[in-house]
Amino acid sequence: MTLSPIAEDYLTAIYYLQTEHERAVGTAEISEDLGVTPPSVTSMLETLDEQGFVEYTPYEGVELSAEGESVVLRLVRNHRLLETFLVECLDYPWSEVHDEADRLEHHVSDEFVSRLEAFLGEPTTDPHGDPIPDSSLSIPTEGPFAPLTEYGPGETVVVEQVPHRDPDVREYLTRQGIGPGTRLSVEDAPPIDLVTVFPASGDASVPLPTHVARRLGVRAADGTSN
Amino acid sequence: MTLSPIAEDYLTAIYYLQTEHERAVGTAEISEDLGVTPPSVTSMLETLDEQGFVEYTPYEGVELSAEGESVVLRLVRNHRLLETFLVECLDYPWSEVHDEADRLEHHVSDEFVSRLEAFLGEPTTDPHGDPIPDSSLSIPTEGPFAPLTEYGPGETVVVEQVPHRDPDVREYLTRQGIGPGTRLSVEDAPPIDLVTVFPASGDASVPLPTHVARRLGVRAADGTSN
DNA sequence: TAAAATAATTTGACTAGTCTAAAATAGTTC
DNA sequence: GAACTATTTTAGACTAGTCAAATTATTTTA
Repeated sequence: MTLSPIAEDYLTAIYYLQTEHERAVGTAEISEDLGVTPPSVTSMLETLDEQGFVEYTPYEGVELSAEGESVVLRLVRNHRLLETFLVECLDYPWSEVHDEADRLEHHVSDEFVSRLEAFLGEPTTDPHGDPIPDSSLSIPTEGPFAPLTEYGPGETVVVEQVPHRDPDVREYLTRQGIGPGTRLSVEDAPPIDLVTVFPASGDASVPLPTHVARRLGVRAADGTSN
Repeated sequence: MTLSPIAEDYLTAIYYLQTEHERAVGTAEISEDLGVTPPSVTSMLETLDEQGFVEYTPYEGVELSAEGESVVLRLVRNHRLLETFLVECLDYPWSEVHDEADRLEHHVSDEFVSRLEAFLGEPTTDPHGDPIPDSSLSIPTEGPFAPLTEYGPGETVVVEQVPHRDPDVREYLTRQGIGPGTRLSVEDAPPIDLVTVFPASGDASVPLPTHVARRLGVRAADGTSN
């Protein structure tokens, strides 16, 4: 069963929505995420269910099957290796990396990706700090880092992983100079879904809503400068 | 006007068929080349004509317009730079290079290709010896080489350019050890559409029909070994 | 518990690209 | 110039993916 890039995009959307909350994924969410109308989603979910990539129950929602998950993990692998190549070899600007990789991930063969992996020196994380699944699609166990929300005022941390699903979030963080390797002091964490941090290399504090801070993977700074 | 990969394949086929002979290209040729039925070709030619990429006259044939040619030259550029990358960086086997590049050429952005070109060091020919169009789509003037058919028995030449449209031809030449850089002595050229050559690195002479020899770009060997 | 609001699905239609089968045209032969 | 053949086009149908409009479930609210 060979899937179109469009079907692959549906599966990827389901994968990420499913990991964001733990519920089954609803039609409207997918519709929103992919910019198509709800009827289109319903109809695609039906065919994807017939083909065995998802389990879809009308009015209930949809979940990935094991096969569906393999498809997505392969795409995630392709995507992250491509991003690594774009940034490290082609010196791509951050803002354009994601779009290019999003297109290409559907069209590269396993052969291509394996060879690219070797060419890049078998990296285990992409430039966002996200882990790259290996050729058997298992994700390397992540390093010892936790969400920024685990830390309180006065603590200093180093960013390891940056969320990259939402283009607006990506752009905001980039503009504030926050990326993998950035040293951050937590300034304040008022109980209003907000955290403010001070980047070591910056000159002003940066406010972050907790839904962003929660996905920023950081480790405690070891005192020495980065 | 944004073209689908499929429409792009039609344009590419027309381009190559048009340069093989000088006539307008017929429906059946395209049908054969692309592995689709003649009615499919007719219908695609109609839409391509409406969009201004070709000039199509029913029952007569089709020719590329200036726009059509730009589209193809862009694809040729993409293809040849991708092939160079696959061979030089990813160490791809010859047999697989063409297919991968054929797929990817439709999906890489101009940005990607320009950066790849810089990364590869602005090459002017691909691994087959074919010239790579620059970013304004002009093809660099080819080096001082001529078809193998210009040479006669006893002469020694070095291969500069190898035809690559027909996979069977490609495979035959590769198996006989003939590629860019190969040193060849012309053994015989009987007037029966045949040339036999002896590769310097090989141990048996190789027969070539003239339709292949004609597209093998070679220059006279300068006496020193290659 | 019934009415209102929200969310999801069905229906029918449209586009791109493909096919088979049938009709039309062009070219060739006698 | 009529007949035959080869090629090409037309006609009609199918699939994938999309949409707008209408309908049906589900959940919330009163």
